[in-house]
Amino acid sequence: MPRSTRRRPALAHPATEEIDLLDVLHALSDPTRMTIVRVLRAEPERACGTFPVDVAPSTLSHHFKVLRESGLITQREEANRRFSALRTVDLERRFPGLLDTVLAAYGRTGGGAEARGGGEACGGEDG
Amino acid sequence: MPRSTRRRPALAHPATEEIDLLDVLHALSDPTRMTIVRVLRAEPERACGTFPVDVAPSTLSHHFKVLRESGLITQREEANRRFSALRTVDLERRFPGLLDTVLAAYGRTGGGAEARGGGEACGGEDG
DNA sequence: ACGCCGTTTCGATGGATGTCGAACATCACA
DNA sequence: TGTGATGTTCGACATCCATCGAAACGGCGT
Repeated sequence: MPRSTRRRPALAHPATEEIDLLDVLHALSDPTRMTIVRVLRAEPERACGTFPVDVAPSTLSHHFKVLRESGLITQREEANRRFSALRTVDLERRFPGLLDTVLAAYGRTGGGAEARGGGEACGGEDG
Repeated sequence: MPRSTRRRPALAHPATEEIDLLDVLHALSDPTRMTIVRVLRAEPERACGTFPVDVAPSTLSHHFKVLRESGLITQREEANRRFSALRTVDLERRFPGLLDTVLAAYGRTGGGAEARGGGEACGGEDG
């Protein structure tokens, strides 16, 4: 156990082999969550409150919980901030090519030539 | 009134360019619908009532409607039967590789049972 | 120590969704 | 024309879900 005496239940994430495809698909079928995943794909990690989404903090927290429990993201605590990161390696091992294909597909739907090819330009309005 | 013409409103399907990724993902996130899609992938087309799912006819009809309106399948009327088929070409053009990747991923999730035409192992996983 | 800030949890709420049974429509067939 | 098979529509219902506001929690800065 780590030295930090956190009261929080240590943010349960599903194991790689327990990630359910239908849960992942469901998590991805929401616009807010899809935006989060897309942003996260272009950055190693990011604090919860800095995403370019337009919902209340409590709603955002709910979405992060759904994403985390579906196995799409991990969340790490640092001070009073919580950083989220895509579980790209786990996802790739569990469902090879899935994340890539879905995100590329959304790139076509959402506007076309953005958030692809390992570039950046994901933040939008973040400072 | 004319009887040779069909009273049915000709089953509206979305155009290829109008297929929404989030709708597709949502449609795919249901076990029953995933089963339907998986079966359909191994056959050119199939009558509605012949799918290895364990739900009431009205429920099945609802799922077909969701699949059709999301752009995943087409439905063709022949006599009093309705045949469904995957829109593989349209899907491939709209979201290259998506269907393939998702279905392959579900093959892993299902516990090793691949989607075949037989459909004996398909039932029982719906809600 | 106190208060601020980021985040989560709780409770509530309106809307979407999966499910069913019953009734209806259409076609094939005798 | 009547019956059976196939599938849809409707109404109802329980559940899930996205959303919000208010309150609580925890660490950091002043």
